[in-house]
Amino acid sequence: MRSRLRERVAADITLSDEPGKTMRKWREEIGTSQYDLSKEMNVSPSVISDYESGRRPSPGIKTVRRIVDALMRLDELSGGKFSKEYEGVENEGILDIKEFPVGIPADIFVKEIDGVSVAENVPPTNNVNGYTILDSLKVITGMSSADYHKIYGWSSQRALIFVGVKFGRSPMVAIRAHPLRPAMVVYVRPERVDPLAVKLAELEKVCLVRTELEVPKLVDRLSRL
Amino acid sequence: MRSRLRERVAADITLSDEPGKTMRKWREEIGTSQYDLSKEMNVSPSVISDYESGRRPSPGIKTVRRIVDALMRLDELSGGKFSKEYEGVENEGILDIKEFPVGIPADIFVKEIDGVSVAENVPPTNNVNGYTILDSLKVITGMSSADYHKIYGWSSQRALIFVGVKFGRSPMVAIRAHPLRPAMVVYVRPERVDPLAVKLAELEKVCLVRTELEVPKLVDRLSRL
DNA sequence: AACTCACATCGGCAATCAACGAATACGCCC
DNA sequence: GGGCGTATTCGTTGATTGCCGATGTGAGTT
Repeated sequence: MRSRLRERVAADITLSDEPGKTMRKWREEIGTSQYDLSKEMNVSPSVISDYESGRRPSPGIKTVRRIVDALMRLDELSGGKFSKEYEGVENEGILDIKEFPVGIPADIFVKEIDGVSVAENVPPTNNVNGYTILDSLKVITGMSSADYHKIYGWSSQRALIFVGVKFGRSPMVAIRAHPLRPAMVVYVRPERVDPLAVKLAELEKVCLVRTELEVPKLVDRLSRL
Repeated sequence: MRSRLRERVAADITLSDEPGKTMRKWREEIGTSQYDLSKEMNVSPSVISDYESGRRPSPGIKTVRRIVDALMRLDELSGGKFSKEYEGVENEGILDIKEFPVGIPADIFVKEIDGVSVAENVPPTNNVNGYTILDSLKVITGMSSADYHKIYGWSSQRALIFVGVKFGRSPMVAIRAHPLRPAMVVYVRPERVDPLAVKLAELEKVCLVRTELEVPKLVDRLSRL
């Protein structure tokens, strides 16, 4: 019952500067209307609107729970796009996923993988809590939008490491389309990095890094951390 | 700023059935008094007491944030036992730590590692979100109590896998002493499993499993999941 | 143009919360 | 017993939320 998604959504709303916007983000992500959500919670639709618009800026945690749980139920009803977690797990696109026991300062992370920051505007700051290594092509062709949140494992404060990158546009576009946002994006031996990718990274305030290390070497380095 | 601990504490409080008790748990874990916490938040001590005792059962998320952030600050002040995350990271005791991209049903997890449940009372149910492989001895001798939460990575809903176990008493005692609780404890090739360990597992409602697989084999199996 | 659907806005009342402070209780140590 | 630090209880006061229902708006149909 205590799915990860539930905890993540709850923390996200609770710690958000604008809980309303965050609530809306998740509602839209689940793909339901204010009306349906309100019915699931047995309240009037205006209640949802009041929260989302910010008129009610600090809901009680009881309310947050009701909302989160209603969202989970709605997801379940509509086929459980998000909550049905295990089903053989053929995540073709995910090559490796790991969390660090402790957060690692981003600049140290970059150094460790011989990385070079390519987005001037967004220097490696903050912490990195984990990483996911992805096969760019398979992710884009093979994963449904609802699967995307799986690549974030725990903590979205992580590095998404793409291998098989040509110009680095598609990965950034995909990230832009998704409500969750990684702390860092790493391209492994890209042919080149398109200026548009850099621009998108700066827009999204995501630190963009390239490295010339090969994957096995990379994994080795990372496992040392 | 957005440390993992912060998110975890926030989610824990927000989703708790008894937010007061949860708040108290974390305050005590950080090791501060109601008085000091109240001063840090610029409120009267009775406010804290009111929350913790349950008179105020559903604090607004604004309040939750203030409390969580005050706790983080207090931790920082007292040397950052919890928040100082990176410091070379010599977590001798942690052999491996990983999160699954999706939660895995506990019974499947057990089957996958040729495990045998030894606590009748607590069958493998729920999901397992990740695992941590630990060197029992080093954990017990080498880690300070404040380091313990690191072994939970993200999601406490995980399997703690102990190698080098003799009777399995100390690991269970350590778990009992800590506020976080794993979903499952696995002993790798233990000499034997003491009845007391079983009893403690049942008390804590933690699923207890033993396996005869060797560590490399185990890691291999787990990485397939 | 009339009709939906999704969402926003607003007034308003009851319920709840936020916060204080003073009184009270529970150790524990001289 | 007396003092000290800590936690609890509780009455009280604004302030805010919880919730409703009516009304508005704006995009998309038909």
